Amino acid sequence: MKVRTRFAPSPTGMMHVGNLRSAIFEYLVAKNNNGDFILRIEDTDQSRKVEGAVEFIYDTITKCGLIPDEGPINGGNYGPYFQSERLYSYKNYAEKLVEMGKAYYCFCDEERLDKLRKEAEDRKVAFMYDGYCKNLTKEQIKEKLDNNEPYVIRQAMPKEGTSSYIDLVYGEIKVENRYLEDQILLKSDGFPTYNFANVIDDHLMEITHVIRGNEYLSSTPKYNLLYDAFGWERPTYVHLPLVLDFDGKKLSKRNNAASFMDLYKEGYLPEAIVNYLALLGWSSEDGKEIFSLEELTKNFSPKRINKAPAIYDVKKLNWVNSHYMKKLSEEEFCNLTIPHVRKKYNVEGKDEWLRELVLLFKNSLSYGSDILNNVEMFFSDELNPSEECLEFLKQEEVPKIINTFKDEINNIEVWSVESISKAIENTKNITNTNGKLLYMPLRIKISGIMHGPELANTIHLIGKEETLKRLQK
RNA sequence: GGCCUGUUGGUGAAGUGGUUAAACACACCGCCCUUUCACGGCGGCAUACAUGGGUUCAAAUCCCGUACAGGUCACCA
Repeated sequence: MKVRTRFAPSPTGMMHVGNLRSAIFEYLVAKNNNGDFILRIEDTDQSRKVEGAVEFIYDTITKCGLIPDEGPINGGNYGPYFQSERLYSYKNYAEKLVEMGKAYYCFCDEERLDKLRKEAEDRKVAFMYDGYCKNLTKEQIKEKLDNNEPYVIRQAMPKEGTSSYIDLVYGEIKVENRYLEDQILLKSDGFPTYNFANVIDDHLMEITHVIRGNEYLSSTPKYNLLYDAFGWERPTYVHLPLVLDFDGKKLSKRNNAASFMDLYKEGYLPEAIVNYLALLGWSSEDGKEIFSLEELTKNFSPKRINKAPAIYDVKKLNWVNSHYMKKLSEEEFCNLTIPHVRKKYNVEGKDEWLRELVLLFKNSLSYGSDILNNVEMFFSDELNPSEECLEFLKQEEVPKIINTFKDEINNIEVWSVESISKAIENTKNITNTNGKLLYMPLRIKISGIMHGPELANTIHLIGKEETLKRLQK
């Protein structure tokens, strides 16, 4: 049987890295087995629907290389891929379940349920529907139905025994049936609940591996009971450990730093994000950490997924991303960084200069907008040298070095990196200094920092006039 | 609160009863390279197997308890 996995987000807007990671693992399991990766939109809650969210989701996973074999945008043989367009089938299946005695009509209204909930709260126990309507007679049901009384359909859970299943990551999970609630399958508006639609769709779409966050670990037996009732084969389950933020809290959509699009806009590379995310909860056998999507596909195995939750650490992301940044062509690098500079500074008509500027940092940036953390000295002469810098300038040779260099700069006729290098060389010979003692004072006076880009290039970009001005100060 | 799951250094992790008196990577620090800086190379750091009991000749690895953390208990998905 062909392996098929699906990414089934609800169209509510943002997509944080936790969602993305699920999609990555789903994609990897499918492709590792030469299978298909499907995108399905879970939009049964019409009130939460967000305009444009589907395009947004598609755009995100596509940027990451997770091209769905089937989905709402590109179609497929198992459509429609919007749950809201599959309504006809859910109701039929729910009614079939009622006929089989595995589900029942429930007419309880909000008032009664609230009362039960309150009682449960007072007794400090978990609220569970009491199965009141399960005992309705056929006549009572017919009468209520004929009266058009609103109803839901609930799953009839067994009250005794234990349900268990094998999860590829967590092993055997056992839950006693008495803890399973008679959950609602079909809502009174005729829409299915997520839990129900999920099972029906996964079956109809012939999904073989259900890969999702481990928040479903304990409710999976309910899903299995549904598969069993219909006589369908259960899928293989792969529950993923959660991704937490640095405080150990669950990633939320509020956490902007953890949103894929925000990272993308900051100039992180999709392939680097994918690479990093794959490493969150999974490791390769040989300890390798840099993987293209193809290599990941080849090496991936759900058996090597970790059980413990992983913390999303932007520092490691930065490292992975910088790795990919170094492999960029000059053209790509410029495209990634220059827009950030343009956005912050007025650099109208200085295209060549800009190019030279950003390329100075070709091998030292973590992400695109990281360029802004490095170029301030080229736009402002308000340098704030650190204590360490000022200390360095106190050495007795410093005034002479600076004055000599100032003269050398003054004498330059053709302003180029070469002529500036020559000026440094001359200063070295005249003052009889070299190394740090020669470079640092110049660097500090001109850029205000001790760790920066190549000095001659820096001076070239800053310009003769400005350089002299800074040396004067 | 019930149920489910987890707990190896700051972070990601290797490890599934015995050359692991615990790899590797990020971060951090130092050295080398670079006449400077960065890149790169090398090295170091780190009270790391939550805790208490067992089982065993032998436990991070198996079992039980405890603690802590997360998840879940909707006509949300």
